[in-house]
Amino acid sequence: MKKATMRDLCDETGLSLGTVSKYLNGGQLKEKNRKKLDEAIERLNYRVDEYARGLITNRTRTVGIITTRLDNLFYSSIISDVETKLYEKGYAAIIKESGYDLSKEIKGIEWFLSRRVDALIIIPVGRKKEDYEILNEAEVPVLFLDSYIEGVRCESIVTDNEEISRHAIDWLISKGHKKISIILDKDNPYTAERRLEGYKQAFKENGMEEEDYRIYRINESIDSGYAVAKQIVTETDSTAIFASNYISTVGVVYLLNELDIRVPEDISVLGFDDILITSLYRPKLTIINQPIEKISQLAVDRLFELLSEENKEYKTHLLENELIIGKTVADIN
Amino acid sequence: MKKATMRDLCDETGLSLGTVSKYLNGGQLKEKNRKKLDEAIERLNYRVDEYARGLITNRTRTVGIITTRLDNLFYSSIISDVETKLYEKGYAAIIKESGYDLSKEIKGIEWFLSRRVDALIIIPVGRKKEDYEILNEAEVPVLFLDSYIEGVRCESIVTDNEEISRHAIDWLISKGHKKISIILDKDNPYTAERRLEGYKQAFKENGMEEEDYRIYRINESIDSGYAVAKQIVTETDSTAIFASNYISTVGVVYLLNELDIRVPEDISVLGFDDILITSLYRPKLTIINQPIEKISQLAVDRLFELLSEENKEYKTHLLENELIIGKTVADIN
DNA sequence: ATGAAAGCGCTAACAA
DNA sequence: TTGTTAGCGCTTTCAT
Repeated sequence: MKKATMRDLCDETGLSLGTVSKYLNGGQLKEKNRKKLDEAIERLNYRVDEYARGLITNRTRTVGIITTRLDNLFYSSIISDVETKLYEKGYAAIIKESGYDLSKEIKGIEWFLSRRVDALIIIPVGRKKEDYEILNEAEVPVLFLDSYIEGVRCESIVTDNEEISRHAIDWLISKGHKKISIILDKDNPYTAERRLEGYKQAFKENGMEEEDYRIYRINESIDSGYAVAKQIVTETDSTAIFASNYISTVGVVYLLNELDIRVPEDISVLGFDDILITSLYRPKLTIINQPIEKISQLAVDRLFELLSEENKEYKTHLLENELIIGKTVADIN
Repeated sequence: MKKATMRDLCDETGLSLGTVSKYLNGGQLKEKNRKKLDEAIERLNYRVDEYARGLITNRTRTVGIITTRLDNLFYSSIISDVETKLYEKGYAAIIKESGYDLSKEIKGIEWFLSRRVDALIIIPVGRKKEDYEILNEAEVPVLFLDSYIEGVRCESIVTDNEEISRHAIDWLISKGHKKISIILDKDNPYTAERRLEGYKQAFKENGMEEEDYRIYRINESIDSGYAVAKQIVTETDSTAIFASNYISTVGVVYLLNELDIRVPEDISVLGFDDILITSLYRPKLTIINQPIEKISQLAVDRLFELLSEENKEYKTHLLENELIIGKTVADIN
């Protein structure tokens, strides 16, 4: 059976389009007509066509979200939070994946813009402002999470990656570590570079040299983190590994288990973004945590502010991170 | 600046609506006009309004997906797979969460149906056919993953939960275990009951009684799994725990770590759905795995078949699971 | 409280 | 190749 339209309702009830429309949008009807209409709606299984409605009203109460991959639990936790909060405010979230692929991400943005979302939340994989020229044409507010790119027309919420990284490495050094390998994620250029910057700064502050840097880069896959960790453990004399994001932390832990490496006796380990990891792995990992709840709350709050402002003024927010001391770093002084 | 429409393009170029539309949909133009049009599109930042287009074409090349929560890695892995496969075929996936809340799930279905998705993939949380009466009105193909509900008008892809559960418990019993606690998830009624059925059957086949059942039910949260596991470990003399889904498995492992319980010396453990768990936890968990890749491939294949069939005939598919023997079950014979 | 008519931005005949 | 026209299903004046 074909989908029923408002016109079918009119035919059934003898009412006019205008009347039916008004009722559907909360208007009043004479009791008799109301009953007839309700009945017709029920019988014909009528459902408003949001495409037709959206064409006129121009508001969809919908926000588009682009994440990297659903199985990145760090991002999924944030998105899930954001989705719940939006839902409570009567907004529908639509989630799409980029798969760490910039062109797919851009297509996703276009897809959303063609479909009149009211706002856009993106966990971007691009690295320069040219990647996001499309956003200059967007009439809706755009929010970047976990990345800031100079010159892109959008709000950004990031954490102080550089400072926490500097702090953590400084602390590692104070425990006697000088041979510290850092694993960076190529697919997250912004955070990776900030974290590397902190690493370098801690080295500098402690009188260490550039020759002391031990920098490894992976792409966003657990296997890739695993492989690099293996290389570090088996082929170098590093006393500590700093896995500087969620995926690489999982990869490193995976390797530690596989090779039965004693932590922190054989090597010290510092991770990033504890989603489930310290619940599942022993000894308890020393790890840096980003404030997921704060990020998602701020994202939603700012989104609604931007939605209501006439001339939007985009800001960048910097949230603080936390170093959680576990049992995976040895004092080798 | 207001969004440009096709009419604006006409004004700019002197061409007519029909011509512009045809070009936008792959038609040919005289070189001169093509250039003018391309230029106008660029200058005005024109983008097709899919709402207006969809109103006419009635096809959106979009499939709506409703999962439970993004942070359920088992489901997220499947969805992520499905999304990638759909994307490769030129279809856009829209993902929404139910949060294990039936009414939110139904609202999600309505949302999708009002927006003309071409098909629907759902990981349902309902338990009876009355919950899904709305699907009787759906003109688009619907696919349930990980759940089968008698009488609901949809395709279903499930795995043989009962058989693998029976097999695993039978194996546990053969290792000398008689005091086996099973943790079931209330929020996943279908799989929980099938798995419980397998548990009971194994008991029966081994001459054990109903009094021997040790059944615990949780809701879909890691904390809930943790709490029940604690109860089993500290208040009962169970020799084995069967965590019968992903979330409860994580909860159990979490507890084992927290209380420093030796596995399998203190208690034997059997889990379900290994996503990351055996990578992060030691000793290697004995665990039942469902064929994620096969599920997502079958889902996409059937979806396109249903999309092309005139009179859809819904089927139910039963895939096989696998028991992966790790080191968390002791032989106590 | 209800109806008539215009039009949102686009596609799809059909004509030229 | 290009233009004209009707209409997708709805909302929104403006009348009645």
